[in-house]
Amino acid sequence: METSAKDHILSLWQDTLHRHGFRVTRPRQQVMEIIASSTTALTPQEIYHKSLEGEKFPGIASIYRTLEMLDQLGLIQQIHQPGGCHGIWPTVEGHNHYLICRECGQMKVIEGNEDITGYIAKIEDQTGYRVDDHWLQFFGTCSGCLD
Amino acid sequence: METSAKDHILSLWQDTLHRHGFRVTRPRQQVMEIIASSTTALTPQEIYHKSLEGEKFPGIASIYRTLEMLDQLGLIQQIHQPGGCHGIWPTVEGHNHYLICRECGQMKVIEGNEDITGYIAKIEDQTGYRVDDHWLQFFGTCSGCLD
DNA sequence: ACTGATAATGATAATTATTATCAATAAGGA
DNA sequence: TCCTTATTGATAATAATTATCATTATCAGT
Repeated sequence: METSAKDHILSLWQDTLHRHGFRVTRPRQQVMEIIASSTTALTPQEIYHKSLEGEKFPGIASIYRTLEMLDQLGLIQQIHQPGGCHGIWPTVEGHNHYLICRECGQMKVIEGNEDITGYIAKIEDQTGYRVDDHWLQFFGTCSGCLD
Repeated sequence: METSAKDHILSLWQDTLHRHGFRVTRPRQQVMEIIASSTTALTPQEIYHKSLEGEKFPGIASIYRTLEMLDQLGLIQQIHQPGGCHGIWPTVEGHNHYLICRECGQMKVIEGNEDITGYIAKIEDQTGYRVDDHWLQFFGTCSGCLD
């Protein structure tokens, strides 16, 4: 019996909720299921519309409340793209870079182990800033959309 | 008589408007002046509130209309930050990276001449994507806010 | 400089997205 | 199973953005 990456995230999230005294309710489970299943970063509205496909679905307010909770727990983060700003994506361990297909929105997480510390040191030197974080995102076309 | 960087941008923008058959009106001039003068990326609302400081100011609708026009002409772009998504910033020639102070929002444009083509090639290899653009932003504290 | 065609504006209504309110419901420990 | 209360759904309120339309002002052509 294999456990998928999605199931792993969901049980991890469920544990985190319990551990922090949050109840695991159906609306919350539905929202988490949609986020964990998606290959693209979804907006709150997109999550809401996807939830309508089920027979029983959360109210729009519960969507926002769940997202706020997940965000406070650090389980999700926002992804910014040229076309829109509120894409929700699960937080992944460590520092990561993102690769996004312009056609279909499919996202890939790249372990951000590439060394740009030299670049950062140069920037700090030139500007007097102290740099403590960075975002690196790549945009292009995924193999599926290339055909 | 020295011409500042701001004046240079403004006259360039004005020329571009005329060249495309757009009229250079007072509301548009006011919006462009505010954007070109700012050291931080401003939201439409922030631009509107700054404009209220003058004695004669544009309606909120003209703010949005002007921003849409400037965007279509490629003269401005949106800057994304953890705290907010609709910061407006003048487009600068070439590919650039951005450095943003978390404290005061002050932005610096860094000429994006750093070589990450090797990284991109590796990503294309690993994922099958074709990468055609990237965003690289740094966050930290500027020298003024470090004190 | 004056005039006329019309692009652009201001005021505001309409739309959309997000947040707040509160009585009813359901999660989960005892 | 019961009880406490966190959470929900329905909806009102707020905020941000876009659309509408009569009036105004830009600027090309005299």
